[in-house]
Amino acid sequence: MVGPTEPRRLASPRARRDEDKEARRRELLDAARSLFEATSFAEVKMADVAARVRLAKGTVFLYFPTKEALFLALLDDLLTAWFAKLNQRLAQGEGAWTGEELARTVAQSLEGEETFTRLLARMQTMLEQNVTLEQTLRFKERVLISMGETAGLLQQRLPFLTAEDAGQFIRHVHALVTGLRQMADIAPVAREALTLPHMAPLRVDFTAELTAAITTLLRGLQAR
Amino acid sequence: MVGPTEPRRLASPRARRDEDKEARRRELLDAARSLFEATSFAEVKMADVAARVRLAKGTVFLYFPTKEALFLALLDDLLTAWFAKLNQRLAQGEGAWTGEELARTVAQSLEGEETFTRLLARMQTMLEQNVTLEQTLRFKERVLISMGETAGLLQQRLPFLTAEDAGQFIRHVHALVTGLRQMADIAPVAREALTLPHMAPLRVDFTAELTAAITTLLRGLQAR
DNA sequence: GAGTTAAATGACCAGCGGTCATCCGTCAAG
DNA sequence: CTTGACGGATGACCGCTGGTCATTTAACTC
Repeated sequence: MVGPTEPRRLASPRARRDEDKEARRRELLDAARSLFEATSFAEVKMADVAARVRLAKGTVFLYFPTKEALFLALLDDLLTAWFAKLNQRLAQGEGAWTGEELARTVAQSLEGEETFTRLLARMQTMLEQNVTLEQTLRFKERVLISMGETAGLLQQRLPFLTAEDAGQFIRHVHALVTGLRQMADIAPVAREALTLPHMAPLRVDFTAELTAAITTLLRGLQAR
Repeated sequence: MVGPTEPRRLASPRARRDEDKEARRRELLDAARSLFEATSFAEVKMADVAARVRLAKGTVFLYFPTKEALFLALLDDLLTAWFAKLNQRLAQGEGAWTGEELARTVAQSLEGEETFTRLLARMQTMLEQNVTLEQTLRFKERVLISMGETAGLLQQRLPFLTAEDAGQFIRHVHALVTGLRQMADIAPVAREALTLPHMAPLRVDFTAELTAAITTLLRGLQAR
C-alpha cells in the first residue's frame, strides 16, 4: 500500500487552545464529509478520516467518541445550515404562495444538498445507534428550534395551514426526503438493475418526485 | 457463557434432497426474522442465526452468500406476502372508494407488519449493498409484478387515477413507509430523548401518520 | 533549561463477516 | 453387511474494523 520512503509526517502542531481544538474538529468533520461524498457511511474508515488530516487514528477518538458521533455532528451542521437556507427563502417571499411554489422552494433548497439528505436518510438507522443521550438531545433540541421557525413561516405562506398541520407537514416531508433519497441513491448493483428498460417504474428522480409529492400533499391540505 | 455440560448437539440430519434444503433455508429465514424482530439488523450475528437452527456458522453461508443476501431474501418473502394481502383487500372492494378509505386499507394492511416495514426501510441502505446482481434482479422483478397488480387495482378503486399517477403514488407510499418507519422505530437513546414533553413534534405514530399522509396525497390527486 | 501538562501516537484488542481444508453422515452398489 | 464416494456440515482461521490506553513528546511555564 505504501512505500518505505513515504514522506515523513511533519511535526503535528498540537491543538492546545480551545480555538485550535475547534479548528481541528472542523477539519475532521470536513474530512468525514469529503470521504462520505465519495463513498458511503460504511466505506468511510476512521483511519482514513485520520489520515486525511494527517493524524493518527486514535486522535480522532479524542474529538469524537464514536464513528456515529462524528457523522451525527456532521449532520447536525448540515441540518442547521439547510434549515437556515430554507427559512431565509421562506422569509424572503411575501403574502400567500401556491402549494406548488412552496413545493418548488423546498425541493430547490435541497438541490446540491445531496450529502445532507443522504446523511439525513441514515440518521435513525445508523447515526443515532452508537451515540450518547447528551449528543442526541442537543441535536434534537436544535432541530426543534429550526423546525419551529419553519412551521411559523409555512403558516405565513400558506394561510390554510393550521399549526398542527405545519408540524405534521414537516414530518411528512422529512419522511419523503428520507425515503426518496434512499430510493434515488442506491448501491451500484441496484443501479445496474434499474438500467433495464422495464425497471422504469422503480426509478426515482429525487427532486422531481419530491416536488410532485409535496405539491400533491399541499393541494390535499388546501382542498380539505 | 455456557457450562461444560451443555447438552451435546444431536446428529445433524443432513439436507440432501432439494426439499430438505428448501426447508433448512426456511428455517434460517425464520431464525433471522425472529432475531431481527428482537433487535436490529446490525445486532443480528450470523453466528446467532446459525446457533438458533443448531448449525455451524459456516453452514449458513452454504445457503446465503452474505448476511445481506439472507435478509434481502427475507424481505423478498415478506414483501410478496404483503402485496398479496393488500391486493386481496383491494380486489375485495367494489366500485369507487374515497381516498380515506383507501388510505386506511393501506395503513391497516401494514399493521402487524412491523418486521416487513423495518426491513423495507433498510433495503437500499443496507440489504442491497452486498448482494449479487442476480438476486437484486430477481427481487426487483417480483416487486414489479406485484406493483403492477396493485397499480391496476388502485385505478379500479380510484377512478381519478391515471396509470402514471398510480405508479408515482406507489413510489410515494414506499418513500413514506420507509421514512415514517425509520422515524417511528428508533434507537433506545433517541426514544428516551423523545420522552421529554417538548419533543412531541418529533414523535411519530407510524399508522396514524401514514394514514394521514396517504389521505392527503389522494385528496390532492383528486382535487387536481 | 528543567519541569509539567496533556495532545498525539500506534500497538493492541475484541468482535464481526466470510473462507476452506477437513470430517463424516448418507446412500447406492456389490 | 461392507465399501466407496458424494457432498453437506464443521469450526479453526483470516482480514478488517471500531475502539482503547500506556507511552511518547510537543508546547508552555517559571
